Amino acid sequence: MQVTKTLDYAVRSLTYMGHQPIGKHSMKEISQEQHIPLSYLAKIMRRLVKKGLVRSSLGPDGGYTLRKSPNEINLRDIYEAIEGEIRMVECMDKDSICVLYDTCPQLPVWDKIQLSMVKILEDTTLADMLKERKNITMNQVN
Amino acid sequence: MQVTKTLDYAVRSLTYMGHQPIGKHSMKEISQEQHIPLSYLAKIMRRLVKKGLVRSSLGPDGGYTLRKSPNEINLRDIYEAIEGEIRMVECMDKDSICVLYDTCPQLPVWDKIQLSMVKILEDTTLADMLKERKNITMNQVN
DNA sequence: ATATTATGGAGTCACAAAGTCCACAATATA
DNA sequence: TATATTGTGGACTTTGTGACTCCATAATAT
Repeated sequence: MQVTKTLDYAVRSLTYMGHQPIGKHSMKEISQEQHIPLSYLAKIMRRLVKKGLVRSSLGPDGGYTLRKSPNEINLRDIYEAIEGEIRMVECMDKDSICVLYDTCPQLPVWDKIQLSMVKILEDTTLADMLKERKNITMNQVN
Repeated sequence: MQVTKTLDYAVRSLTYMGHQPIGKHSMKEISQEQHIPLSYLAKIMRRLVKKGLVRSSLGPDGGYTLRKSPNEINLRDIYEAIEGEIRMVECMDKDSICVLYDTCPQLPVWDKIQLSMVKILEDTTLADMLKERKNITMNQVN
């Protein structure tokens, strides 16, 4: 029931890129700025490319660019790109079989929690998170 | 971000006991009825005893009894007895240190999700879950 | 006295998260 | 066109922990 480091890395990378949504950002740059192991970051970025969240280009001056603007990328997209489909319990999987499924008293609870979680993730965009950061910075200044 | 089998076992055991809240239930009985490995259940019950959710008695005709009535035991109690304090991300731990903490843009999101999760867990009691089951059973009868 | 129950702790196993490494492909530019 | 720079793809290692077992011990009902 915890956010994995991998997801954290992905969110941090994308948030970082969100500061210059048009610009291109190399793995090296992201790795250094966000303190993420380069070779591990490589793996994560591949998923983000494959899922269509970022575009990549090779060669010198290559790197990554956001495919959509920060207010069009929500946390659910990122979550699912990294972790796959969201589900609180195994038995919510389509392929799973549980004899107790039909009368399971806990299922409604986990389902409720999952729904509220998905909603919050969906309602939160990269832009929101960038705003969040600015607010805090402003508070510090004042 | 998933419910562990251990937590599932704990909830199932307690729900089972909730059917006869006054009665005594041996590990063997619970294990057989709920299809939980006996030796593993032993470990789980120890935590529930230690955290004060159930009372245990030794010897023949020994077993476990709920310490409170089903409507006084909520899922948060059970969750925390098994998994410890609820926290979505490592850095929410008191002892953790993260340089980014003060300006971290994702923290508010995870915090929000965690709060809504805790609320739902707190609002859901064993009694609620027992009711849930009855409803479904009634639906099946009709 | 004996059988039955829970307790406490040590130990095993499997799997997945986290991270590394390397050979390869694309491409800008000198 | 040679070279340096960048991402790609896959294999591999490490580490931690969830899930589970086993056993010796303590309490207690009959």
